[in-house]
Amino acid sequence: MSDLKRVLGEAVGAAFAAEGLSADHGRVTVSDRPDLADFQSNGALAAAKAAGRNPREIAAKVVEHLKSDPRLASIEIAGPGFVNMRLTGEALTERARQIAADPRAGAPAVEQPRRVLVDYGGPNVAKPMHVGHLRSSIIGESLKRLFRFLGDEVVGDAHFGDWGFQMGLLIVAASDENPAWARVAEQDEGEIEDLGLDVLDRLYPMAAGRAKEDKDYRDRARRATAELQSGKPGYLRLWRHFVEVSRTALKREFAALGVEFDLWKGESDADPLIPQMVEDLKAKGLLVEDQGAQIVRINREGDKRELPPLLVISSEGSAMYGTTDLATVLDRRRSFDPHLILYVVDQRQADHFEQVFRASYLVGYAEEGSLEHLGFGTMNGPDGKPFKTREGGVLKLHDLIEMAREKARQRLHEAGLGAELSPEDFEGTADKVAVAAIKFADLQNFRGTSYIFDLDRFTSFEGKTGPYLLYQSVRIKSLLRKAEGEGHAAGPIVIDEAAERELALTLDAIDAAMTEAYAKRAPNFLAEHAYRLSQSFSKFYAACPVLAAPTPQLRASLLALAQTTLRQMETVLALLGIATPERM
RNA sequence: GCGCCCUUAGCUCAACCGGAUAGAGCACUCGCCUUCUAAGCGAGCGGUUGCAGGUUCGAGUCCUGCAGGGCGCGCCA
Repeated sequence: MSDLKRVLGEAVGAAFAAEGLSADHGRVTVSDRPDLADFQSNGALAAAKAAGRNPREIAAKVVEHLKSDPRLASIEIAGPGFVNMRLTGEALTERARQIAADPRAGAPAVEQPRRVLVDYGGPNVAKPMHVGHLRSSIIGESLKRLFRFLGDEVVGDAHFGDWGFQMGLLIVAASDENPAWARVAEQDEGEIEDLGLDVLDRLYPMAAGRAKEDKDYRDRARRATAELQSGKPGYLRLWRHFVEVSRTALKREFAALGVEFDLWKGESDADPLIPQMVEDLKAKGLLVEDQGAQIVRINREGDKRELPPLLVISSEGSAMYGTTDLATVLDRRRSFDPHLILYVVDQRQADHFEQVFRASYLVGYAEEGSLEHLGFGTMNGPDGKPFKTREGGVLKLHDLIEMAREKARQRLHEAGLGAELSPEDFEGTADKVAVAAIKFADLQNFRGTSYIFDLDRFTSFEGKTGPYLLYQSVRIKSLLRKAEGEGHAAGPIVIDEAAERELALTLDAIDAAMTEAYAKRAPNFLAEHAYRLSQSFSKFYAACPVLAAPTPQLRASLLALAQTTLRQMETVLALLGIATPERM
């Protein structure tokens, strides 16, 4: 099943071909001028340029071929050679019925399903989730759901940051903090008690700060890192403890956001593969020694600048950021053999991924082009720098969600819905509203650009917001409940009124929205579609009273349209990671 | 210093291979609840797309230069 844009594109393409021109010129887009047309084709302009002919003349020939197309109510030439098309009510009716009958609500599917791995770019052990982690989680989650929905086999991996220098830092800091913990570390004796998240939370920033100033401290941590990685038993025990404590807390945080990983792998899981990887690099003559470290040079002909090499083994003998990432590519090739790996990580790490990708291609762990870094911008404060609270600290994700929840509770109370709902439903609704607000505020932006973190915006429930989308869905649910209570059922759709036409055209546009979101790996196109669908429905809702429809046939049609809208809306919202409540 | 990204309405952001009159939300002004949820709908206001050139029938989009901002650049991740 195809959307109207594609179907019309084929017809227009055939008309071009009949004139001896490339059918590629037949591309049809939604009209920029809804006052003039539903769809347009600009192909005559490009074709004229290529053939050295007059665009209006070509457009006229094309129109001649399409004039008798029964789907078109009108087709005419405008401006320098635009072809404007308006559809008949019958054509829209047919398309709307197709969507209504489609279990996928009009969504497309990929032709060649691939195995895709989504790497969420890892939250780190010992670092509590703050607003900076928001983007990778919700963008990654949305892409995972989108790819899966369109037919790819997708695995999401948290890629936990549980290896490397930060672990050495924590071991040193914990040893200094408490003699009992030091005993575990050095002698592998005794128990680890009272070492919870709060302690890690405090120790890590302290140790990281000190390592920057204090060279001896830094060297101790680097040695500890190397010893951990070479398997010192006490260090391993402490490390497992850190990981367990952090993972439990992170799972809770992610669950609150509706983010689920298929794999909770960490950087440490790639560690056993490092010897093999080093062998592979050596066998290909890629590994060279430089300044005491083992590196891979990854520069290419035509580079505009010299990229630093990938550091494989530090001069201390320990694995680095790039080491585990490269070994992880090998791990994934062996376990899942993905056609595509998407790294949803901060844009600032673009160079790092370029290094890892090039090294992966060189050593043969991945097919050229099969690794993609989907960088996203940072969330900045009003000063344009990464967001900090007024106290200068980071805002914890948990606190952000709670703030939004509190706002949602207030609004529910104001609307007098508190009494009607059970306490559980009330909290459930407040939670869904809060999560929708936060996710939509982020996902409506193109992922690549940085944006200003604005608490008011994140908790605003009016206008182009998540709660607006939920509100429209809930209105439909309420309408459908009422209709059912009165014994009215949905029936065949007939598109007639302007508001119905617009809604049908918007429903049809889901195909293009998903195709584009998929191609660009950019959920904002889904967010945009969800918003347009809400708007179209809201107009329809105001213009076409459903229950008070003059005839049973019309009421059945309107009900079917409402039902279909709800189904498509929930489909798209689900891909954004947003769930709809029954009432609000 | 080298490289990458960004600059669009007062604010926050869109804009489908280069196409018609650059779109939304917020804010502001006005109108609409005895009929399906007003977290809504309608109308208005708001633009030299940072600046200067170039390519093109046509540029927010492509090219060059400049200004301003962000980020990255070997043993952190």
